[in-house]
Amino acid sequence: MPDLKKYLTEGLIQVAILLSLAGMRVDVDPYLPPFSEIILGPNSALTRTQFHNLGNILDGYNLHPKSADLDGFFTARRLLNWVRSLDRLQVPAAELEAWLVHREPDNGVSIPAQVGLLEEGGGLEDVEEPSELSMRLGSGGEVGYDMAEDQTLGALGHMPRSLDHPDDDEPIKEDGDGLSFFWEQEPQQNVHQEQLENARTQPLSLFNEEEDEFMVDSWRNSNPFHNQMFGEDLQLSGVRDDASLSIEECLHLIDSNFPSEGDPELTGPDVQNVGEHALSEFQRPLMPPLLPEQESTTLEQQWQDVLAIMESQDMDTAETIGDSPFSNSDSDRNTGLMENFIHQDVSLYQATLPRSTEAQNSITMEETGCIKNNSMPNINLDTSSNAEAFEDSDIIDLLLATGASLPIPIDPLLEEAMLDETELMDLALEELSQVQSEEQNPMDSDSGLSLEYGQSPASPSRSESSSSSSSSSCSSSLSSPNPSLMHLGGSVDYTHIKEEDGAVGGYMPEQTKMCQSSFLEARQFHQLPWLEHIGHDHTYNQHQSQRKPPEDLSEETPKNRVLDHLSSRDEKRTRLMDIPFSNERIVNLPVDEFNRLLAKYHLNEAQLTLIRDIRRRGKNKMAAQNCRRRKLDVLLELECNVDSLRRLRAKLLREKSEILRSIREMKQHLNSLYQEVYERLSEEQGLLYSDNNFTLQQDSTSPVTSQRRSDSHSRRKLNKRQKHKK
DNA sequence: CTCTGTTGTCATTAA
DNA sequence: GCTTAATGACAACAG
Repeated sequence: MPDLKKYLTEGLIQVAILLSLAGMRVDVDPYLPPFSEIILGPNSALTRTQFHNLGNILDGYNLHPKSADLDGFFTARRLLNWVRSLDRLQVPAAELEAWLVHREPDNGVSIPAQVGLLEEGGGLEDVEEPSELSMRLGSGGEVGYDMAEDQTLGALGHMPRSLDHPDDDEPIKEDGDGLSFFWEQEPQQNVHQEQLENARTQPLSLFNEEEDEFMVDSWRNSNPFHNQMFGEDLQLSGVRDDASLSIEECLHLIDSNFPSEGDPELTGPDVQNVGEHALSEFQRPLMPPLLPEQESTTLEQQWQDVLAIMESQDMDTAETIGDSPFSNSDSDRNTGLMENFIHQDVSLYQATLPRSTEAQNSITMEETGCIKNNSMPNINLDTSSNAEAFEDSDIIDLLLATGASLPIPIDPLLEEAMLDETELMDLALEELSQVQSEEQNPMDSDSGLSLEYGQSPASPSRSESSSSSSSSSCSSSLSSPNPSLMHLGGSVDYTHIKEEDGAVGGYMPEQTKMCQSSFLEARQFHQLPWLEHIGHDHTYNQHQSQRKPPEDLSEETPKNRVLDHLSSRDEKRTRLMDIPFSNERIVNLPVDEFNRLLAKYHLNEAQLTLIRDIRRRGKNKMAAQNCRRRKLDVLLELECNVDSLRRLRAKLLREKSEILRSIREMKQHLNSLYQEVYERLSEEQGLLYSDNNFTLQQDSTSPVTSQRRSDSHSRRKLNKRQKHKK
């Protein structure tokens, strides 16, 4: 738990952990600030059992819920508010961390004493560690929490908690567990302590260490494209993006509708063998919906319809062939009945998705495109929507790599095209990074700006101003957890830097890398003429020893002339007033020394006024320079953030396309399963239809599964026929 | 001459 | 109350 300590200081994360430890389903709205809202899932309330369990946990920390509405209907918000209201909410971080660390796989598992669950209504008799249930999935205990595993196993209703209890000889009850209900119902909505971490840390590893953690977090909470395909199973709530709806909701529905104790074939050990590849990961939870979902009602009706169609030999389905996503697949153009069957299958499948037809079409289009070109992970570019999408300024902006464009709203209608953007973005970014690395040195030496992006030590303005400090740089944010955005609020201690460095600008030389990549990119593509004119004289009140040589100032460059002219006004005045010390001393001396200096000389009122004005103006000038520099830094930092977010988005879009591909493949697999089932059914019932209609696409289906299903459906069909005869 | 960017300065506020 | 930093606003200046 690398980042737990970071969040332990936040009471909310503690609440989240506690809730998850209590075995409650905790949803974190990704569109809200991290952990600012912890809500239970829809239609769920804190049951008495869970509340009691929570109370036991909280009791361990002297958090007594007894005073609260024990029998009440605890909504999440009420609970949260209640917990918030407790002064003792702040569980000692060290204690909680130790408690959690103790559950690390290497440390074995031990049930905390305070978590003896007293089941009141759920029939839970064994002492059970909810945190273990939620934290430890998989076999052997050495497997840490895996989101995919969680999804899979949770969806399958297998919660091998006892496997992680090497020291716990007590048998774990699978049934009657009031807590498992939640997992079995919507397992993907569990947010466990490690999940909470994974939700933050896991995506970081997906982004080539390029993404600042804070960036990822901020993005995660703002990007409507964010879905929970990888490493996150936080349930989306609130406003959702259409583009992500198609997948997100699809998966959500599929997973949530999968019965935990449905087909034993699907929950067999082969299915639990997780971690082979992404496809298999998604196949397991995704496959079931077509079969078991509403099996007693809708699916049966569908089967009956299919049989009815078969019996009636109504083959008039030609007009629907083209619409079927599977009609163009590698099913060798099954005709007639099979096409109708498939079409109905698809309709059934889509009917389970309460989505807008637009989004459905979106996914269907993608599927079709993928099917047409299976070798390509993404969609072809030749669709009108893609052409339209390419007019999206996003890609153009990215290719220009300005990094300064405004955040582009994601048009769900362009979702398909954005899959293509992904590659283009990556290409552009790669190109940029290459060019950047090539041009870095020339740019450094050539900048000529006292904006101090140049690193050339020969630059007279560089050391002096050391200006562009920047609180954070792109590069630094990559390697360090230093959140770049955290500095936007002005956390840069310019004063401190100034005092340390002795320079007016107050910028550390090593900080001049700020957003260099982005800045260089921007300069490279836009040339940013306005930056070329930046030639601040940040040495206004710099100490004499640190000032550049006087000959530099006396150089007859126009800029120096300007500076000389500007800075000479007060100098002339001091000379005219016979003030016996320099303006630099006036401005830069500390108050004590300054007062001492004034006391040392006997100066008249006019001289004192002038000196004080010079000091005030000089300091204000420095302040203005720092202020402007800060503004510039903020802008450049925002550039960096935009750039990072674009990379992140590209990555997620790529992942999304992969998931879509997986779904498509699974549909194909299901199609083959249906074909096989139907074939067997036909054989059993002696209904020998044309074999041309049943071309098996894959033969990976478990015969047992098919046999059982066909048996079941055969029985149903017989029953139906008997009813019809009556 | 206009426009734009840079810089200095003033006024104000907050620490 | 004084000092200082920060910042918005304005003006001067240069290209």
